[in-house]
Amino acid sequence: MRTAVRKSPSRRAPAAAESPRPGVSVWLRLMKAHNLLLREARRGLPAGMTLPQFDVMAQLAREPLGLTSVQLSRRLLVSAGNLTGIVDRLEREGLARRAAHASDRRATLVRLTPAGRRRIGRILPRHVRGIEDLLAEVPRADLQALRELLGRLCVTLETGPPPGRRILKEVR
Amino acid sequence: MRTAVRKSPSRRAPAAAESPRPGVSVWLRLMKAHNLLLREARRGLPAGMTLPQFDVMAQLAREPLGLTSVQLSRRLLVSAGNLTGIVDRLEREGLARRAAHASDRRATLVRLTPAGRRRIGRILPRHVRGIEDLLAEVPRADLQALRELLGRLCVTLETGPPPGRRILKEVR
DNA sequence: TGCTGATGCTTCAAGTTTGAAGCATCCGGG
DNA sequence: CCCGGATGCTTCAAACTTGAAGCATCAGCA
Repeated sequence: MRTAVRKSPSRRAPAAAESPRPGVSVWLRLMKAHNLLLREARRGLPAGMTLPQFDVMAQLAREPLGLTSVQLSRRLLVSAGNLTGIVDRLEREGLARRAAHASDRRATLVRLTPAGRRRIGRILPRHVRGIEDLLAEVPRADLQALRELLGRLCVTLETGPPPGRRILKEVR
Repeated sequence: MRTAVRKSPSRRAPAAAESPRPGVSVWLRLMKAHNLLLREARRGLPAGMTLPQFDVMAQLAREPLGLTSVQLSRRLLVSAGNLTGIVDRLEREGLARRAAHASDRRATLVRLTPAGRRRIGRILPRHVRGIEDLLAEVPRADLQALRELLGRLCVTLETGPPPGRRILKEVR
């Protein structure tokens, strides 16, 4: 932090100091906020349940028909190999079960067991309340703005990078 | 995700639809943005260097005197036990070294070796450029706003929870 | 001086995470 | 029908991560 460095009185001085590298700054703060939130979010979970396990169960809870590993992997943005282990543990605990996919013998449908459904039903509301409480001190306007900006950021990150790079040609 | 929904230009009305649970929504989007950024950030690193190792080296690069594990742990928001392993690996690669602390025999100062300094000197600018490129498509105003909002969010998260209680009581 | 709690670090078990490799299956031509 | 690429999943090695336990040291205090 540094004492105000007044830039030239350009058109519209933002409320806060201009950052020479806004990208890096946003990146660092995003990391930090993420870590702080993560730490608190973990706290609210009952012993023996990890955040990744909770995430998988929360997704499964809204899909009674079950989800394939690939679908889970896309929703949670983790690798497929990762899900194998997480689902293994959920299965070992009797909270989820793998079932054959009706029309694709490669695929596996992961579903919650009744016990899993009961468990997530108890945990989820408490968890949601915990998150809301955590952010209760943040002004509502800030939350709305953050929501909007982060939403746009995600869209940009999902569709933006590939132009010159990796996947797809220029959709431009 | 949805394309822009233009609301009437009433000043008070937020640009986007009100969310019944803005906290959870912010939380989910923050996670998503974080994961997307993380994925890309990893890409830019040379083979054999992981993001945590990079983070530690980047911190050490600006502290020629070295940092203790606890200092590193506070800056990077990871556990102390975690750092043991990361520094072990850096040391094994000849990029960092542990030295006795002058006045506290419990503590250890971690410093970059000359090789480490050379390496981070080459990687860091490229990495910074990569992040900026990644976010180049995001409007500058969005970045400034995000920077500011995330900064305030971090402050709230850091100072908010502890005072009254570990995990929020009903602050209402 | 000696006690006591705090602090710095390491160790450990369990879980998460990735990326690559491998296998089975699917699907769209030829 | 058969083949070659794409897809779904698992396995594996290596690394990260936490939280708890343990040890050495420090700092305040009686």
